[in-house]
Amino acid sequence: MAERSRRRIAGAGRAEILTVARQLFMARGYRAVSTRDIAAAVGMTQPALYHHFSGKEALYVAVLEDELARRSAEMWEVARLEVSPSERLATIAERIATRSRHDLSQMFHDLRTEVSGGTRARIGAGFRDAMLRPMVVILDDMIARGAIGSPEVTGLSVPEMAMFVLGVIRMLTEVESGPARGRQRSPGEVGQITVRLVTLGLAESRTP
Amino acid sequence: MAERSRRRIAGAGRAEILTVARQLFMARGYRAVSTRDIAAAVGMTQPALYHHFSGKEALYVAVLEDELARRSAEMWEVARLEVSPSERLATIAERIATRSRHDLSQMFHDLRTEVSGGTRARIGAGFRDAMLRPMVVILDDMIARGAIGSPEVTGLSVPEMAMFVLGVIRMLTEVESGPARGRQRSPGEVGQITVRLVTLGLAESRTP
DNA sequence: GTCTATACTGAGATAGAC
DNA sequence: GTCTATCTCAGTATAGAC
Repeated sequence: MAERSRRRIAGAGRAEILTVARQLFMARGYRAVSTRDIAAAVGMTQPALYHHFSGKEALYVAVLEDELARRSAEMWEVARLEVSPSERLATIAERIATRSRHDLSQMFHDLRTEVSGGTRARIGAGFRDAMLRPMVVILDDMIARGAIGSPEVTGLSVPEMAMFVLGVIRMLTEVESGPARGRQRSPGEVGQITVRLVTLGLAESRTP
Repeated sequence: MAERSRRRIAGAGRAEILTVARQLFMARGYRAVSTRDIAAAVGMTQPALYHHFSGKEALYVAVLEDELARRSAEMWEVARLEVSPSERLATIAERIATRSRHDLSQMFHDLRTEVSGGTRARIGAGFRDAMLRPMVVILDDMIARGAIGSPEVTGLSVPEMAMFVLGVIRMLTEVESGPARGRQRSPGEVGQITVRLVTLGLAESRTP
């Protein structure tokens, strides 16, 4: 079970295709990954994929739904921990940072430009359920504790706050490769800095 | 000078091609725009583009450099206004929000995945000069005034803070189309909320 | 369920006439 | 400087044998 370049991945089937396709799509984006690339990585010929999936977009949808299901499970697990909401926020940021770098940016781009309207709506709804809802639960708890302000004082709805949090995490995990030429941070650091930026922004400190 | 569907844009040349290509590339991304699309929009045939540019990527580079030059001019203009740095920050956010929605996300994605390494390095450097440097000037002023903390207390270098600011603006201008289903905000609102999020995060208020 | 062979398409690029 | 015609390639997808 050592060589897997030419030889087939043991018992390759739908699950193995999904695993391989997920890695490729998340790393390089929908357009940049061909069905031949996927087939080669799995160890089968390109037409063989069509026995398992009706086409490239259908495979992509399956990959996204699989990916969202994994993330959803992880996020709800953290959202339900018996610690303060700020600690849960730090933990969730840490977990997201542990995953490979550009996943979410890649996904948003592909949803916007590469897939059909039906797929976009379907996966958009899945994203809300999988990633936004658990984050909203945490943020609601933070609002209740006074750690952050309500929508009235901040000017953002809670789902928008959740997008803000995801944006902060994205920034922290991408700076190493982006034009700011920042240094790579450990997931733990990402968690700490995320909480700081979300609760304080760049302010000197809470009560100067 | 009314019809421009079939007929040529008056005196079309390099400049007209750049204008049209910029709109298409910024709206739909590099891969999703074909050279035929561009030629058709300008009112010439596809091979005619090759008289003005050596290829698609060369045209894209020219578009990006043109776009960065415009943004740079605008950002330096704001960075030098004789008002407080927070007001300059609000104004810059407002200006960026006025431009069309996905420009920056699109650009980052294309730089990461669609162009050669040489182009990536070249445009990355241009981006630092055009967008990060003026923002860094403003943020330095804010640090000097105590409006925000230094890199030591925030854990972010100033260029990273600049990326954070751009991320906040991006979030505010994209929520309307993203999964959070937020409402469209006026550029003025984007400016106000940006300053708030950058200086306070989601905190209730500065001195509770 | 997987293969070989191949159809079909879109896209980037070149040749050469005008 | 722009056109028509065409090349070449990559990529998705299908047909049909095993």
